[in-house]
Amino acid sequence: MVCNNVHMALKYVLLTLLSREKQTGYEIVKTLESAVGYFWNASHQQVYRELAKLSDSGEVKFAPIKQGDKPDKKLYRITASGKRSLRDWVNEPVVQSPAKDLLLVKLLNLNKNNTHIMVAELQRMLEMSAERMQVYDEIQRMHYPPARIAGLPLEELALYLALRKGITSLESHIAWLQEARNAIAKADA
Amino acid sequence: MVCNNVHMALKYVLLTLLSREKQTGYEIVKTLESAVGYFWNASHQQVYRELAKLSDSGEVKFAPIKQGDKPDKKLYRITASGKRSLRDWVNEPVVQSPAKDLLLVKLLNLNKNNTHIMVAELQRMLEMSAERMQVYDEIQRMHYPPARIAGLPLEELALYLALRKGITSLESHIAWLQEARNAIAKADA
DNA sequence: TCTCCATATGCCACTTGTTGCATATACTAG
DNA sequence: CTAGTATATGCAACAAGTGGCATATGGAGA
Repeated sequence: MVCNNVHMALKYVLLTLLSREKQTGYEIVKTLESAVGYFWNASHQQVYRELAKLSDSGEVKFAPIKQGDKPDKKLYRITASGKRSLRDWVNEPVVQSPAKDLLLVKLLNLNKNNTHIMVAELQRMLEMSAERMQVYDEIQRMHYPPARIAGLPLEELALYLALRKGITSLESHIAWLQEARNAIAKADA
Repeated sequence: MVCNNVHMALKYVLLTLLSREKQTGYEIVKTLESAVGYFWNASHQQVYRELAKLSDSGEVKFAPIKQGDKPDKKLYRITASGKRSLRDWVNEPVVQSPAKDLLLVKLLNLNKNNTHIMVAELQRMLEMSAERMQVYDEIQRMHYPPARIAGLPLEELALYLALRKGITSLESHIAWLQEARNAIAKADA
């Protein structure tokens, strides 16, 4: 089985989440949408399919939870074998997957007939980014006031650093959007 | 056929490159590795397969180039139909594909037994990033001295802004790597 | 001479990710 | 009362991306 850093990524995301807490598939989907949403995402189909595979390979197990007439929920937990896989993966060096930026591809199509479209698009993205930044700032303000940072337990420190990554990336993105918008607007004039 | 922003991305990348210049498959692979490598990448198999599909759909055409005994090269060019597809795509709003950051997933596995591994890993990435930054800086210095920027033609302006995106993202990434390394090292002590 | 690398294209098997669809229950807002 | 949303799981078809392999030539260095 192919098993580098890029492939099998979702597998290790799920093992990581389950190593922190037992969860049902649905709860994992929700976690991916909220808590770790700014650095990973996956559809519910991907999650259920991957959980089924991990269950087949014995790296996770589930306990069915009776729901009366409704179909059972499945509460997943990581097994000893799953913990070993995860630890081995963590101890390998990360291979950075190269960035893919559709916006830059689109920008390569810049010409004198579409500068106004491009500027409007950049402006729209600036506004969306500013909104998202407010959300991140709010999370930082509520969950991680400066006084808490120094004494964070390791588990939470990782979550805090992930949030910081989200914030610093977004700041940098916003600065670039402004630079690009201004440069194109100027070239158009 | 499904045709949002995320799907079919490579198709529009290839149409974009061919709209700027006729190229053979091999040349496109090389372009993806060098000129636009910091915001898109694709393996040669992906490129050849996609070119075959685009050729079937009539969005590109190729002229075989005789090579004596060797198999012919194929020089691809975009067709009117391909230009229409590309223009329509450019005029649609971009959907930002959510970031996936394996390093942050790995960081979520931070615990008291692996802090030294994590710190070493972050240090290693800092060094790699610093090297890459030197390359970007060199390109900026050689190709885009400050005096040139204001007068860049639109086609080159797009390439310049793509480079700027690469540089600002990398700066932000380096700053975060330092923050994370220091925070984890401190928590470990 | 032999091996490695660049040129130039392609097949096949597999994994990953997307989309549409399906099933069922229960609450809530209009 | 009805439509929409949330809970909770899953199948099938397809598109995108990875990895191994194959072919064939020509040049450069050990």
